[in-house]
Amino acid sequence: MAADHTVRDADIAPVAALIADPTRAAILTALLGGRALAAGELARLAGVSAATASAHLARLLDGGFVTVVRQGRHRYYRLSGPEVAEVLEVLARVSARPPVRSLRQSRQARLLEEARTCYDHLAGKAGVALLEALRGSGCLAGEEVTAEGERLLAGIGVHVAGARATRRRFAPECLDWTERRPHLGGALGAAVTAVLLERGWFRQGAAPRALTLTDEGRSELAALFPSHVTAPWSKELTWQSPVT
Amino acid sequence: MAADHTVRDADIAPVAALIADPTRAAILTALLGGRALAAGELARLAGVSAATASAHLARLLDGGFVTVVRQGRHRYYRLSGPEVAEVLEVLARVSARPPVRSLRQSRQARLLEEARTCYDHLAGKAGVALLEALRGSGCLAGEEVTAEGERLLAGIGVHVAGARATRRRFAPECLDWTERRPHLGGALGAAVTAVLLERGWFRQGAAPRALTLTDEGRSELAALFPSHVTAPWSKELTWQSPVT
DNA sequence: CTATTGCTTCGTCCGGCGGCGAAGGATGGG
DNA sequence: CCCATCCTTCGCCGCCGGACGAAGCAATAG
Repeated sequence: MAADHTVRDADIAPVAALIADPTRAAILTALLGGRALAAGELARLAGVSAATASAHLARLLDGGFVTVVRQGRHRYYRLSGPEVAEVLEVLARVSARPPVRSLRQSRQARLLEEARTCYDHLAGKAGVALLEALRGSGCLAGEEVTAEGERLLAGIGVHVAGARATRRRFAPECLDWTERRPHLGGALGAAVTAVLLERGWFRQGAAPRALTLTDEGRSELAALFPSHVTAPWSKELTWQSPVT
Repeated sequence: MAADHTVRDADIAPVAALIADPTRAAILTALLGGRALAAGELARLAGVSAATASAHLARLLDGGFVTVVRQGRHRYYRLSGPEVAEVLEVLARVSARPPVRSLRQSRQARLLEEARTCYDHLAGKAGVALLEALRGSGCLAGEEVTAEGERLLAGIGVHVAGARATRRRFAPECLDWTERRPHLGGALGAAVTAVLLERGWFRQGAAPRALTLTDEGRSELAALFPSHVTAPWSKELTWQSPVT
């Protein structure tokens, strides 16, 4: 998930290396159930000697992937936190990637490409188009809202000052997964998106996180950004959702 | 994010191994910008010879991490899709894990532990408690809603038949990140959560995805599940959000 | 105290992976 | 047609890291 911040140049290689070993991967997936397991049990599950398992557990411990609790002669290991579980789950999802997607899956994927939420702000083609429209119409310069933009956003009910007052970063660009181009994130992105949903310009779609542009939203947005002809709401393209 | 399905026993090790090499990691992060880059450029960026880079790119290609486009003498590589970018971003996030969290971060983390959305259904302590309450009061048996449950859910406005009619899995358990115990996912989980929000029993919280239990929600839920004393809405505990 | 069990540490072996230079296609310019 | 450029394939070397058995600690049982 592309968060508001750009991806830091963290060394992902050593972290990935912790998971890259089949034995450690087996240990980690065994722990993914959430329960704490004894070292011996993990050795058995992974199919290695106690010595080998111990070495692996030491590395996982050092890497912060697991924590250990001593209880009598036993040492119970468990995943150190939900972030670790998340990494494993995301990894498992791409590992299990089916060679060819089912019709339904590709349909949902296309739905998500059109418009979806990224945490709490608009993403997908629509999200990217929105940011471009805001920039193109002079509403947004850098990370700041212009006087022009202040007027336009107030007109549809966005409380810009309120968004600026939060501690959250105001209007960062957020790299879009599917478009690989930025959309509007941060406090402003969330505020704008909230308005888009309140006014019924977008509706919750069929798939989780999917949004669909309503007819009303299409015409209102087209009126709001008349010069932005490449957006999903443009009339020039007699745009139709490509999802059939 | 823990999705509706349980994590398949996919071989995550070989996938992780693709990222585990520093040179490949450098190549991948360079491609994370979304642009397609030529093999030579990637070699330069990663600081290795063309031969070495070529070998790595071949492996990434074989693993489905990147795709290649030939254009004249050049071969442009790019990430094969958003899933790959997601893996890298999640990995980067745990790699950059600060040893000690800032006050604000830990506060937000605790907020998220209480109640949050997982895609479109309730998660966190509240989500786990909800599932336990449903099971404990005989509303849910296995993956099916009992007659009892049908009555209770209809009473608060959940359209159970509607949820059952979708193609989405009906009422799967979804392993909770923070609690490491299941909460209610699937179509039913989404339907119930929608009602909880509509009725104002939960409100959108400060952090993205965070939810807070309202006073009204607390009393209504306590009335709905009188026997479930360990839940966040239980009066017996004079429960207060531990977030100060 | 001694025996047993559970886990870690130590010493050692070996396979595999990453690195490079040189040679071998492929493409485009002149 | 020849050369320059870009990339891949080949062959070789060095070394890291994962495997095990044996020995060393810790803790409980009797």
